[in-house]
Amino acid sequence: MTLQIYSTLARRKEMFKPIEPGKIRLYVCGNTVYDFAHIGHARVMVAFDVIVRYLRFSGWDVTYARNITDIDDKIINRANENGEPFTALTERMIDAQHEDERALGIDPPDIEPRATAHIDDIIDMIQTLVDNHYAYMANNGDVYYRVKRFSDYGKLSGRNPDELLAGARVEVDEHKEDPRDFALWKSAGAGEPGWESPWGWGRPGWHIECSAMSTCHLGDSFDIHGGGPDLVFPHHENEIAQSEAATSKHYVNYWMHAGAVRVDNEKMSKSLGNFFTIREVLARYHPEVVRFFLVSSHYRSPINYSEANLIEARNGLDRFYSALRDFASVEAAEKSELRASQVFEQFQAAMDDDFNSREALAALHELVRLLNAAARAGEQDRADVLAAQLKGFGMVLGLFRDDPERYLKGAEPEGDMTAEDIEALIEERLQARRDRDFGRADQIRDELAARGIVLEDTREGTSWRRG
RNA sequence: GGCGCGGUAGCAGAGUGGUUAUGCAGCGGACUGCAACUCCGUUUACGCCGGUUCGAUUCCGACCCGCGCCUCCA
Repeated sequence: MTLQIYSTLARRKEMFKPIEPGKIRLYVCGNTVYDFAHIGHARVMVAFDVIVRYLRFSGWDVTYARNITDIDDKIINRANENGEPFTALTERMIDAQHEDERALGIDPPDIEPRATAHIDDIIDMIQTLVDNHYAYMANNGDVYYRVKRFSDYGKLSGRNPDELLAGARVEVDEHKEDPRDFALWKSAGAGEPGWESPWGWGRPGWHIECSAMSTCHLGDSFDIHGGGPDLVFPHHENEIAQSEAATSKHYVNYWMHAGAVRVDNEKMSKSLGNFFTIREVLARYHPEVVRFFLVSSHYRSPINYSEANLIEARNGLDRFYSALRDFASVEAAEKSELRASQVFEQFQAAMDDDFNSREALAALHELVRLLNAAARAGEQDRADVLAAQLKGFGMVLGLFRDDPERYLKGAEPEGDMTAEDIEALIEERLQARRDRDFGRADQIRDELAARGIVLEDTREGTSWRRG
């Protein structure tokens, strides 16, 4: 087994070596819950869902932690705008996120720590940093990290600390010793959300919570840390600085970052306002189409969210479900059976190569071809085996979980027609064909086609799906 | 200005120092009452210029173009 992982820190693929044999401890930066999760969040969550599924499939004992940031300035501002306690907002958004995850077939992480449940751990870590002179309290009551003191600062994002100032984009703050310093603890007014600390009433900065929660749950050193592409700097750079200064240990061995999601070839961002929430997308496309769209690219490649690309993803997924249509009752194959599959090695090699799901999908297309050929040739036993394999591999990617018939027929009703209407027309067409009245038969087929219903004639009869 | 990523056939998107990616679309054939589905076959590539090499899309260098981060953002 030669798992290769691209690490942002090394800037190349590396052979994966666990800290503890057979075990992988993974931490992924989750969402700040002040709004509904968007398609960029979906990408990160799906990417790591696939990664964790595959690692477990490969026999690793994985501990997967993904945090929830449930206290920060954006949350407080939004809650104030809404005129509600911030906890009401976060609880609602956390529920919504979980709902989105379930729809997309994302398994929950093993641990889902919340910042507000770890305030003591955060304070402890800040105190350690203060004691070590890696942090200081400014006269405005905030506690800042002393970037200058951490000589490795910049190693993840490839930045020279001295040059960070050159861009003049760093927020200048008279309270900081150095403009590069960042907040570990923010003082708060009496009426604001906060906690008691050695530095007074306040709340944690953004970066420190991940250092505290990851080391608290996974240890001072762990194997993999992941997140979205825009977290490399400053968030993850700061996490390294905080964690390694606090523990004096090497923090993380492999840093994994997903690629960006673009919308119609423009960067999707909060500031541009061109982002789509997961629930907006799910209102238009079957959840698994969205998942298939994401899995169809390598997790590190930039992807472009567009109508055309989603339709293409749907067509691609349709092919799989069409092939599985007559095998709804076949159980997914276990790993031991999958080893016998003629595409096993291609699938495994693809996924071992930095989780190349697109290449893995090519292997599954080959399986579909074999399955269709076997079904066509009437080789029922062989077809059953191939269908079971297809479902088994699909489970590793989190695909093909829906009932094929339900997937292909889509949500009812199709336009103003119910399934019964459609089936009545199909029956009428069959009778017309038996009567050799092909004019009437074709007329019915055209009528249904105009409503997006595609008919497929087989020896056993006629089935339909939305086109 | 600093750091980094990428340019593959009509589209999407993998990969490789010499041998078919894959899917969709196109074309030809089988199947069909005709189609659809499916199967078989098949046409379109590797930004530009040099270099290394027996041979480069694949390695090296320059160039052009696009993109990202450097600021809250997954």
